Amino acid sequence: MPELPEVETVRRGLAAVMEGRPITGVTVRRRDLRRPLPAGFEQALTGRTVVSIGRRAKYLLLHLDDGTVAIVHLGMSGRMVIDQAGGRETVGDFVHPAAALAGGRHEHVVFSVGNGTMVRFSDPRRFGLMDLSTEETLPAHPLLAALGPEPLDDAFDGPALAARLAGKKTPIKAALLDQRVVAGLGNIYVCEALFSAGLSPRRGAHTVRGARADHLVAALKAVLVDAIAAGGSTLRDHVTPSGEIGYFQYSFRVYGREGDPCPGCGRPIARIVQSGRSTFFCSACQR
DNA sequence: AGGTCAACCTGAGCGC
DNA sequence: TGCGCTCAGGTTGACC
Repeated sequence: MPELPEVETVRRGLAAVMEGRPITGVTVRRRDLRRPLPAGFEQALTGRTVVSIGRRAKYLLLHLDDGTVAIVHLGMSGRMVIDQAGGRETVGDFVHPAAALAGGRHEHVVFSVGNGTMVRFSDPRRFGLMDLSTEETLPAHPLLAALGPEPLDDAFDGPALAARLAGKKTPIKAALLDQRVVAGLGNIYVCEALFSAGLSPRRGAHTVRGARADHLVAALKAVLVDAIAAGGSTLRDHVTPSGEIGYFQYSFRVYGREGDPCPGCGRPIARIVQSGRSTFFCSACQR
């Protein structure tokens, strides 16, 4: 699930239980994530206090009191599960009760923060990763250095987006998924924002400028803000007995809705594949 | 240089 | 019940 809003939701959840607390232990069950967990990862964190938890794009940043920064990416299937004194809750996503119980198999890294509270990183597909950096070297870290602007920053506006799309022949859908153009967007919110802005995902990126760029930026910000708000509301939510997933999916207007009537015109939502990813859109409403 | 695509890995859902 | 196939919220390295 993790795109920017989900990662932000996870960040807030982790901040609530980790900020100001010492990391009393780190247990690693598997080091072979997308990249191998760096040597000395456990030692670098253990005994340190978490000053704050930040986010850059889809990366979580654990700022420690000695200037160490742990970088965490959730990949496609990564979750952070907070486990406090018996009660277990998931941050940023719903988890089926059975999955939560069986989740141990994929809990690759477990942080203890005292008071019996554990933060478990669970990631079945192991596309997630963790790395170490420092406050001084963080901006130049290879994972972060090339990232584009944060879409929710005030400085990110229509002209800023248009400037980054100038000369790009690639479809706007692919351009928005490129983290160097804008950081933090994923397949769901790109589809939703393009629908909201009335822009075809196939349109050449360079043609998105002027009023179109203004509308697209407004749509992107709106969908991200709404999703973060919805994510926040699911933060403490318990899994329904039926294991029903997400609040989020009820607000999707095109994503995953192939064949459903377009909320705008009633014609069926189409699905196409662009650069290997599904794109959902309305060919009548989106030009 | 820019763009496209398979590969990384596991699980869920669907058709038969 | 089970098998086999397709697809999945991301990133990247190899290849046109």
